[in-house]
Amino acid sequence: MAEAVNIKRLAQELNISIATVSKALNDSYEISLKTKNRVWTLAKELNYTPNPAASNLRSHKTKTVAVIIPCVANNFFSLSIKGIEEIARQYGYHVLIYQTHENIEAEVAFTNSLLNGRVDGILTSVSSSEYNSEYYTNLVKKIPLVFFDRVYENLDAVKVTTDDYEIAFQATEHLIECGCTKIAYLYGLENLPAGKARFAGYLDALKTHGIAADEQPVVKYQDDEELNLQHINELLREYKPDALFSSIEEFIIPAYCACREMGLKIPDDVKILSFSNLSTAKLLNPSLTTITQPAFEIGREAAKCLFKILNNKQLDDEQNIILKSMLIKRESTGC
Amino acid sequence: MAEAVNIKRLAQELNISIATVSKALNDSYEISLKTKNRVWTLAKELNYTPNPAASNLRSHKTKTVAVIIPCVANNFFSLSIKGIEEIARQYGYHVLIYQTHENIEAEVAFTNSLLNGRVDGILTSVSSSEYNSEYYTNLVKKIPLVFFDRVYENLDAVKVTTDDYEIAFQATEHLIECGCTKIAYLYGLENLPAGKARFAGYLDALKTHGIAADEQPVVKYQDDEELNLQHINELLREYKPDALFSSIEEFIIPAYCACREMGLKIPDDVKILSFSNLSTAKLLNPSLTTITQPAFEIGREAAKCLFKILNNKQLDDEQNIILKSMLIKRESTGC
DNA sequence: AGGCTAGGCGAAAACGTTTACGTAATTAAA
DNA sequence: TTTAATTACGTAAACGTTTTCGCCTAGCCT
Repeated sequence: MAEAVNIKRLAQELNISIATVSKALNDSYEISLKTKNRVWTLAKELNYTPNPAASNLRSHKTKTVAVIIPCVANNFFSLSIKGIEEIARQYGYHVLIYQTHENIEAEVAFTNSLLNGRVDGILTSVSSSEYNSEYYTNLVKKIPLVFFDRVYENLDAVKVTTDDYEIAFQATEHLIECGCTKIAYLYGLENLPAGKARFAGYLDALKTHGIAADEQPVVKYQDDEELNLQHINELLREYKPDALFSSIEEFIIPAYCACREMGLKIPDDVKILSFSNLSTAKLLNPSLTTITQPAFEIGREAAKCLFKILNNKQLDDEQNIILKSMLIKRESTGC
Repeated sequence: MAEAVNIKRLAQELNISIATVSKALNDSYEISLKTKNRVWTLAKELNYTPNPAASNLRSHKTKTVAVIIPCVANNFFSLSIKGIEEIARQYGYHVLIYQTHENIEAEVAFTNSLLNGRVDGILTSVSSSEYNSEYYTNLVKKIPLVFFDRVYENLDAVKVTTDDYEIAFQATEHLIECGCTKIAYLYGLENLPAGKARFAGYLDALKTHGIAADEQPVVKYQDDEELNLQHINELLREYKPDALFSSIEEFIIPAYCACREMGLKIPDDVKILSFSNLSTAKLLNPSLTTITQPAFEIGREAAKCLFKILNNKQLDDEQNIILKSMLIKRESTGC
């Protein structure tokens, strides 16, 4: 605060021009090693760091990326961020976080606020409330963008996702093998490819095993804890399913609570299986069979892609990176 | 990207000077309402947003704050961030996130990288690995800083914390009332005021109830899952405590697992109580008695304080804001 | 008429970098 | 020896704002 240490100051003290200082700091080939060393040592001595605003204004590089997600207080996303941050640190980038809370207007507002050069690129996992691909069709032309997990399809952008269809298929088969025939589906992300793929995997598994898919009850996720609990209660009462397949983590608590309220034993009366990154899944009562996405890896991969793009490196052939989820069998499906 | 829309462009189209445009955009009293309206409508029409780098460079305001925390993949911190972000949005600020992973060097490196005008202020919850107050003593003179939860004391900075001592005291009393006399302590954050306060509350509660405090076993947290599990196993085997008081969430899984491995029934053989923001605490097997900090509120309060400082508003008398935690009794302490 | 005030606006400097271009000295090529 | 190329550095413009200062006009008061 007291003594502003900038490039000019360095130049004066070393009796060279500010251009030389700038080039030396950026390790330009134009500058001799001798001069570079003088600059570097003085810079270190004076604790100089370049002013990011000035540098950004001139060079149009911010060394900053934005992460736009529904909510950070969610195991999947907080793990993703952890992965993103790890890579960002390696590349020397800064990370801005924006939470949309599944609100598409907030999502658009945030994104638009980034188009004036505030960031070099964006990592996003889109809101589930709507599927408005027009906006993103235009957006991807304006700024480097990588989607992760919750993506828009058919766009000229990199996407990092998981094998939602396959793992949902596999998980449904697991329930069927455990003897379930009335498998209710707790439906989340229904507007998004991920949600649809999970549901499709579930349906196809049922069909493959000769179970009438269209007769299975479905509860759609609402942004209201009470409502979800109520719907699951009704589901259990009216359809008496022998299994609940939950496509998102948010259904776990209401599902367990509903079973408890109705006096249903898990897994004897009803089996439960859910997509989830809960670290305490194995401690639940009973422990929960989960489909666990590699959230941390997804974040890492997405970030790596973005930084490759920002550094003009060629992306290896494919624009779609698909990682594998894990089906972890525990007591709640008990078999 | 194609047509750069900046203040100059607006000025040209309206046939006024760029100074007038800038002042109009900032709603300066110097400009007539008529001109302001012309500027505002054109700005909206052309989708103009000011270049943050230029604006920052000139005005020394970034409309950005940094949050420095150990790890985002932690229920307490992710909830805090949610709170911070909510307030930041209200004030129109952007939020940078940095994860230290309890590494004091990373913490210092990140913080230093923010002192060149990248952010207007910092919200931090410090690493537990060390207590190096010299650094922060200097830091608070250089940039507006608010500590939350994990703080440095005796500094000229705002701190948002919780009633760690009182709630730990109260929780320990709860265990004693349940008949426990051999209460082992799982010690986390031992270098920080929060960790010390929790331990002190525990010790004082023991003393108050005539239990020899210095005979109670203590397991200190290690950054290694296996090691913690092993230590708790040893603890259970050698000291046969009738209760575990965990001062941090990270002990929950190893504690439950250790009990399971040793064939100990919770709460019959050993009761468990932990500081935690786990949303699934009530679903654990058995459900877990927790001390739950108001993480979301802490984030909100800390952010509010910082923005008040940044806007030169007077902080209400006190530099220390202390929020109340909740003791939520469940089956794991069964009484 | 002359002087004053205030309102509304513009000119230009400044913020701290990066970079295109110029130049002098040295070295290599012819 | 002359010419071309290379090395090492400097000059100055530019990035897009904000802000100080000054100017002009209109209206008001003596």
